[in-house]
Amino acid sequence: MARSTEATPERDERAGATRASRPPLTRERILLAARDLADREGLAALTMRRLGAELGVEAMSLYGHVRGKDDVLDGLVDVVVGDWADPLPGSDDWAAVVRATMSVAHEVLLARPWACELIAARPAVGRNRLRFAESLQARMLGAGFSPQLARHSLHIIDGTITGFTLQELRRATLTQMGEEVAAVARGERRDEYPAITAVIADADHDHAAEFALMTDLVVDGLESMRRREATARSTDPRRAAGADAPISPKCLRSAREGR
Amino acid sequence: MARSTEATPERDERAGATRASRPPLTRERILLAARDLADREGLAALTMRRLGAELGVEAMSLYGHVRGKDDVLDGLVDVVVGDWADPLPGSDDWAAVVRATMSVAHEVLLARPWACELIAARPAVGRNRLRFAESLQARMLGAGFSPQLARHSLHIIDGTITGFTLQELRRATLTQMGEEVAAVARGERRDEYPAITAVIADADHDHAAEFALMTDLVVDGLESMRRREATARSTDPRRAAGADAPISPKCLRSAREGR
DNA sequence: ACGGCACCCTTACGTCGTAAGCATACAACG
DNA sequence: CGTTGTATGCTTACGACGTAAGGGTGCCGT
Repeated sequence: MARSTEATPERDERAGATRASRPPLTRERILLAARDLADREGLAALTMRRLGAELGVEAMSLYGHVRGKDDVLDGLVDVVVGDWADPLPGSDDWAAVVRATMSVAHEVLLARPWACELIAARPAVGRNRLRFAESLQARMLGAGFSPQLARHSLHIIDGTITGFTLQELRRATLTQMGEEVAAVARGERRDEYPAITAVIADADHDHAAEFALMTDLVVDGLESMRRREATARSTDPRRAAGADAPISPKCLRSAREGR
Repeated sequence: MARSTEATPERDERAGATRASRPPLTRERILLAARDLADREGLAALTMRRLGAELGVEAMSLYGHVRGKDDVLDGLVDVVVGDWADPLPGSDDWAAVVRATMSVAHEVLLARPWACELIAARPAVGRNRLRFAESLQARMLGAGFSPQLARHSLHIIDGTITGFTLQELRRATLTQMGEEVAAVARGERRDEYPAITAVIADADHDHAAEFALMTDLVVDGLESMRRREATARSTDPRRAAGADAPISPKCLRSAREGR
């Protein structure tokens, strides 16, 4: 083929100019491009080919720096988690740290609706997630939480952040709903769904207040658990050292209360 | 073509025997088959072709009863939600209903890991979800919750169920983790992640107790909000009729406390 | 007996993730 | 300066996906 001569200008705009002008492909550059692409066009548009195009590169070229699409997605999760790892780096007030973390994470996830879905779908744990967990656990242990309660708390906080935001986003994205649901939302089904209709009646639903309520619920609840633990330790010195039953007895009777 | 004569035996094993022996295709039959397929082989295996094969039918035959794959997925969400709509149908004890709902939903979602992911990805609201909301809201209004607080509570309960379960499942599916994360889990990084290492140390993590703790946290928190609302109404009769500020003032100051 | 009509099937298109192999440009060395 | 090794990115190709368009077959009311 006469490619080697004829291809010279083509090379200039691809490999040649590329090699010279374009920064080399990197895992990090790929992940950031993926994040921007998802921001702009949603998770569905995040395709290996599309992602390559975004970087001025063919799809298969990505595979030198990334194990596959799953790897990109996992990396993306950790990039997002990095946005709320360790806020208030100086403080050792665990409650303030929890409030700040929940608030920041909530905002980050609202700003990137695709991230919630991604976190739900991929169980990835990256370095930023470790940082996040370590930061929170350190404050809680320092504040006198038992290791068990600290662990429970982390899981509760984690689940609360993604779960609540997810549910909020789900309601926001609910533009294309069935006719029946739309009718209920318009309040035309008072006979069939009286409670929902009554609750929906007042138009101005305050999202921020709702999230604040959830935050209070979590922080206050954890604080009361921590106090209960502390008093139990001081009144029953046998348990002060051991770690056998640090959870309030109330928790043991609640689940499966009826069905 | 000689197909019309040669196809007769083929017809017997397909359309013929089919038409006679097989119940006709239905939206509901499709959704149940989809649920079973997802149960058996996961969400990734849920393909229109595969789903058709499961019903002894070609992929395109499904499109007469279902708008497309999205429609199947949305329907699937509502099928799952139907499994926890309105437990304790007789009771009017809102707290018991909330506890039962959370418990049942938690079990249902743990049994169908794909459902969590699906609910996270699709904002569908079907009839079963309406039933679920109506049932909960009715009890709460009956118990004296203001419409606003009832609404907030529903969202909190909803987010808690999926969020907590999601997070629990995520940890369970974390078999394929990076080498660094595995090392941390084995406790070989005490210097870098001391708090995590300390917290992970005791091996028997009680999932049931943790969920019970979360349930208590939600129910007790909502109960205290309800009480605060009630006393506020009785001490300040101007607000007894109106519904302007039914939320505890505490919620208004909490969010964005630090960053 | 027959016409209409639900059903369901066949074929086809564009897109996806990615395996395998090739071409090119740069770096180190004689 | 010429040679060669190596890393990097490109080309081609395959199978699977969702689904649009159109064709055939059996059942039911008349």
